[in-house]
Amino acid sequence: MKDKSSYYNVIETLISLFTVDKGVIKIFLLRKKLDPYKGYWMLPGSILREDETLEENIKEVFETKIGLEDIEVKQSHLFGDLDRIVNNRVLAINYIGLVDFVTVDLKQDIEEIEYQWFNINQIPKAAFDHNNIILNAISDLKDVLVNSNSLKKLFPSDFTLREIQDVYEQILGYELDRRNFRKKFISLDLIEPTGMMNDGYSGRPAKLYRFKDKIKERDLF
Amino acid sequence: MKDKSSYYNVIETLISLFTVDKGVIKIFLLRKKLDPYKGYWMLPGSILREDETLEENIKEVFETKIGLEDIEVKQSHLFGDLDRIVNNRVLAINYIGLVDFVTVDLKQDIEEIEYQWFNINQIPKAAFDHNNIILNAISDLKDVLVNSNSLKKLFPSDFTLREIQDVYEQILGYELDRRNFRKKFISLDLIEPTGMMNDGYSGRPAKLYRFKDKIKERDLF
DNA sequence: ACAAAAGTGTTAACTTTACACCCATGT
DNA sequence: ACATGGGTGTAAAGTTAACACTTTTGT
Repeated sequence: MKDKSSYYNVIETLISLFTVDKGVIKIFLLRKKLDPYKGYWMLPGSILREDETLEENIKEVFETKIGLEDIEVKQSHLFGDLDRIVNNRVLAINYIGLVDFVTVDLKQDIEEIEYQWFNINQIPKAAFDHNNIILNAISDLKDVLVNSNSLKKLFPSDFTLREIQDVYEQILGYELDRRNFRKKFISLDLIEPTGMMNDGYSGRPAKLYRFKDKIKERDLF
Repeated sequence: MKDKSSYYNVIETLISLFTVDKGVIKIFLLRKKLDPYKGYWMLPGSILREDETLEENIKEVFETKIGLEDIEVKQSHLFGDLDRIVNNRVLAINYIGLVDFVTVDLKQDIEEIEYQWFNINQIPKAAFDHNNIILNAISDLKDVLVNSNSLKKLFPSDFTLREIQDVYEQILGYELDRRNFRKKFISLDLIEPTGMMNDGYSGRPAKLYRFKDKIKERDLF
């Protein structure tokens, strides 16, 4: 047992925010403006003050660094390596959030911040241990997305069945038979046609669907 | 934004260690010897020093406060309420561990500590917010125990099929048909008979089984 | 008319459920 | 011989998997 060590630690929150844009799962990253790692990409987050709860901190990060409000998050993993931030012991608690791309388009307008949505298969070199944390979040994402209510957050309305199938193929890592997928998904009684069509793309236009108001929570796959 | 607040926080680790004794899932708790909450039960744990990793801290807790070694743990939830410890902001990171009851019987001999294994349906009044944390751990336990490798940690050898069924009935919250359960479990090809029988109980003695050496990771239920 | 993607139905294989009687042991 | 809990098989229902052609639209 060492004697002079302190029991005070610095904790930062990090947010792994995902969306789906035309069937592709993407994560929100910020461009780091200062050294160290200037120019690298990173997860949004902030240092936890001793007088605020985790939830309060997360809310503030969403408002000031992401430009969104009222996004529900799920706690993921606590990272505590001694050397994850050079010369400082900073623990990081990562949260996973989901937001639909329409909401993103409408609300997100933090002018002074350089951000980008990255395809989860094309994550750039990130600051600190954020590449590792991102991979961990993507892995946890799979457990989140099999749930019908999570899916509804990503696709509240006006999606095609193909887009949902694309998401499942990404998180499962293999292809699904279109006929079987549709039969199964429609039989869950979670969605209804909006009556609109997805025009403007090549090929036959697809029906657009929305999630029903009250859906029963359920795991697919 | 408040100004005078500090960015230094105290973090404690907590361990929710589970075992199964004759088909009953139990959790390991310590009796608190000092005020506040003197005499109440609590989860083992310790304050994290700034110069140790989470894993190092957990290892030490196992050795000094539980009397076991080399138990693999899985990180569960970080609790960050401001008032969870009176007058102090202490965050708690909870870990879930599994240990088979035979190992417990052999190794656990920390004389000076008053501990007890509690049936998870009969948790006593616990110190601080530990009742809440215990309930959270029990809920996370379900996700752990559906996995074949976790089950193997609880039952390395000399268990009856009925004991496994009991565990599943507890985590699922409903009864299973004995015939169907056996057929399914045996068909997984995870276990083999030891050749011994579970004598000394009323009724016909049950066959004893052990998990095979190399089993494929798989989720049941 | 061709390219592109949407939409659709049937059958076989597999998995899950429901269900009742006999067996081995101790008292 | 009775009480206790272990061990077993079969059929029906439900789910999943495999598989190919037609439709709608834009060019």
